[in-house]
Amino acid sequence: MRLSRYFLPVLKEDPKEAQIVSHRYMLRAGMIKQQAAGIYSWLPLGYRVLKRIEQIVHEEQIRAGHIPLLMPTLQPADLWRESGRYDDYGQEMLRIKDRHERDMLYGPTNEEMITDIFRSHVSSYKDLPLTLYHIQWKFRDEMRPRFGVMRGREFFMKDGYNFDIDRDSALHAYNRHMVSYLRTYERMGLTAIPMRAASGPIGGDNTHEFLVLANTGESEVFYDDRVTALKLGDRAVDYDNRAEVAGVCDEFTTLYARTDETHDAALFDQIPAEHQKVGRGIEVGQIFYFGTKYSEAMGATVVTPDGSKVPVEMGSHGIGVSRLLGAIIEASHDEKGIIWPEGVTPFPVGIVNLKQGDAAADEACAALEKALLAKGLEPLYDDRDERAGAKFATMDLIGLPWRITVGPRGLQKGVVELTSRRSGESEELSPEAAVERIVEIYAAHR
RNA sequence: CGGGGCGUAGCGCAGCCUGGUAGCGCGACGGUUUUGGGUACCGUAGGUCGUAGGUUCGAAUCCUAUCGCCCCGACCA
Repeated sequence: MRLSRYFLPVLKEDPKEAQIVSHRYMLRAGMIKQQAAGIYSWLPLGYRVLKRIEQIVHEEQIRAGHIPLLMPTLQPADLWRESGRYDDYGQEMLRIKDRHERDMLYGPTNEEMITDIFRSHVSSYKDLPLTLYHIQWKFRDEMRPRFGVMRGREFFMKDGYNFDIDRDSALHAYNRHMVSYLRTYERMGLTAIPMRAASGPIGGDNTHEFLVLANTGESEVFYDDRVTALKLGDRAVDYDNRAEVAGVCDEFTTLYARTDETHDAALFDQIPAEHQKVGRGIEVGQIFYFGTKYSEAMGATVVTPDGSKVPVEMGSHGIGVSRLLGAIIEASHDEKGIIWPEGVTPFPVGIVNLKQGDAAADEACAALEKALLAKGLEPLYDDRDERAGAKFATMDLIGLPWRITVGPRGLQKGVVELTSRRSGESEELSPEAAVERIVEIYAAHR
């Protein structure tokens, strides 16, 4: 992509309404535009990152054996009357009447609808286990939206629902989700710690939240700091192997880690003092096992091998996709701007032409662009007629993890400069070698 | 929803107290200049002062209402 033809409305000054760093940088980098309190347009750069994150979530869900579908944003109220939540949900639910005065709502979540789909088509244990999920816009009419996309009213969320024949099988689904979520966050360059949580309006007693440590987080967290060193890495987990999956969950949930909602001071004090940590965290996901709460209320039953009919065992699991952009920026930035992890960056690399109009520089940049595209890596080429400083400042702000700097001076020596946004370190190498390095770097993030 | 604050040019702000018909910086646009970290200079365009009503000869400024946004709190992916 040529920057001169792209739509990247960067701001030099901080918009006053943005109080936290992720919100400021998303506005300054031209990623989002607020349309109303807690409602945003996603401008091209922000949209690219959103789609990238969505893609990673999809890949990890599918890897775990979960099946994507898509449910609508608007739902009929009747489904929610069946579960009893139409009255329970309160003002947070946006209620709408259509032209025939039918009660509708903009979905804040989809337990009712997925249960309806399930009961319409599944009636036998032979169809289980089954996990369906979708990634769709949600609306919760928060009293006080804030912090940009971290706490919007409209937000993009992955929500999944498992259906199982018995409790053991449902708990395996719970564990499977935990492992798939750990892998999802790691691919985004995040350390998200599973913490025992309170269940809230969804119900159920088995639930964990995933928290990204950041001092701007909304939750106070208490943890043994050794949990932050745990990594799933690239180990191959067999998602069908109950013992193996449960083992990974044990590994990640044995050390103390809780939010203020479930904090137990007596247990916390048993941690060696040097490992006791109190901090703040951003909630980026939550998993629930709630058994038959919805299946009983809505008549979602299956026939067992012995011919009896039982309500299906369920759980639900969510990842805040749009919120993750904010969380990643909170966890990865400096005073100049965003620093995207390779896994989610909107463009893998930026090309800065230091002297636009110089024949050798223009030609070298075009060749680099072409070579990278041929490798399936689309660079953002800053071909504007701007000074070097302005181009560098823009690249630093939008946070591409790698930058290739091309100028007449270097080209005379046959080299370009490859710079890491994170470390700031540069190395001079031939254009061909620079392309190879970028290819190698991203091979690890595919 | 309780408490606090703010709406003046695309963005950041001044002007309001003490009414007299709107200004600064950045940005945009046109030049000249410069060219390895937001260069400098000249010029141009751009505003029903959130909206409605009131007071007044006259309202960005005073009064009333209303809408919107932000921050703190209680609630949430």
